Amino acid sequence: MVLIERLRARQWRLSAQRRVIAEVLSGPSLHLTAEEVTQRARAALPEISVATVYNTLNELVGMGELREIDGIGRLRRYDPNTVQPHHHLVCVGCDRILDVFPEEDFAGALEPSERHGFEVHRADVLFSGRCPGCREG
Amino acid sequence: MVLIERLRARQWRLSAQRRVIAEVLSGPSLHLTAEEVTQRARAALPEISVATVYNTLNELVGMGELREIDGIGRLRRYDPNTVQPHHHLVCVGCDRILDVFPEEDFAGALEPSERHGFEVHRADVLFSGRCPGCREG
DNA sequence: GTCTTTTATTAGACCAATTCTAAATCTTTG
DNA sequence: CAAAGATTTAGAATTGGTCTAATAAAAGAC
Repeated sequence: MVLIERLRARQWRLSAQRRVIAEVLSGPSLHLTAEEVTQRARAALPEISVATVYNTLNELVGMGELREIDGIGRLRRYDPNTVQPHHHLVCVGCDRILDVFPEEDFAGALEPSERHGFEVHRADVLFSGRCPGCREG
Repeated sequence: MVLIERLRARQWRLSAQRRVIAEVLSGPSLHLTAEEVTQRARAALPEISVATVYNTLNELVGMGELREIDGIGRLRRYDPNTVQPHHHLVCVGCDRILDVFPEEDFAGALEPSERHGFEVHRADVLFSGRCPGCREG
């Protein structure tokens, strides 16, 4: 289920602004910045303000319907795939971002001796390398 | 070898300011923000300016003597352990950050079918959970 | 040593991303 | 419809970080 469907299922109040933002973020593999969300939302609703975009993004994050991704470039990105656990693979050449769905549970892969008594909940992995296109040049 | 020793070994020009910053960052497991580096540096050299701190941090990063860590909280952190590859384990309760040195090479652990033709160079892993202290409360 | 050149430091202006504020506008409910 | 509540808004404010242009310090040449 894609973001906008999940929001409808939850019966979240969908104003025109929220709907447009949710539609922009409805897709299987998106990693947009707030700026990019604003631009795309404005294509459908030119009057929408950045404050609304930030308000909405933060609400969705709080609801668990959007995941904040830091550490890819310097801008925060928003990932609407909160359904399937996954990591990210970034090309150092062109900054393309792909989702990866590893078999292995990396959180569990941390040896007990390295856990320092923590109860380890999750592991977020950022893979980086060169994509096929950037390997040639 | 700790940061300041490596800089001496490289014969990097050590002004009073650079020395103080390098000393602040000399330790086995540090993950300071620019702000924290400035505060600690000012304990030894109160006149030091934030511009110098940022200049120096960026130079050290460029030299490969300091690693930028994004994605832990919202502030960039600087990690002087560029010698041993490692990942980070963060407590969601108290934000404590620990280094972990896993046996496994996570970059290699990404299945070929999930590589999308990339040449995968590295994997940065951020483990999160609750530390022994925060598990009780 | 002094002159010259290079390098480092600085205050403060600047910038970009994000949050805050307080007013205005919708929605819902009685 | 009126009142209460939620949402949106422009623009101000804040924050983390960079840039600029001037000053200071160090290194090299003689």
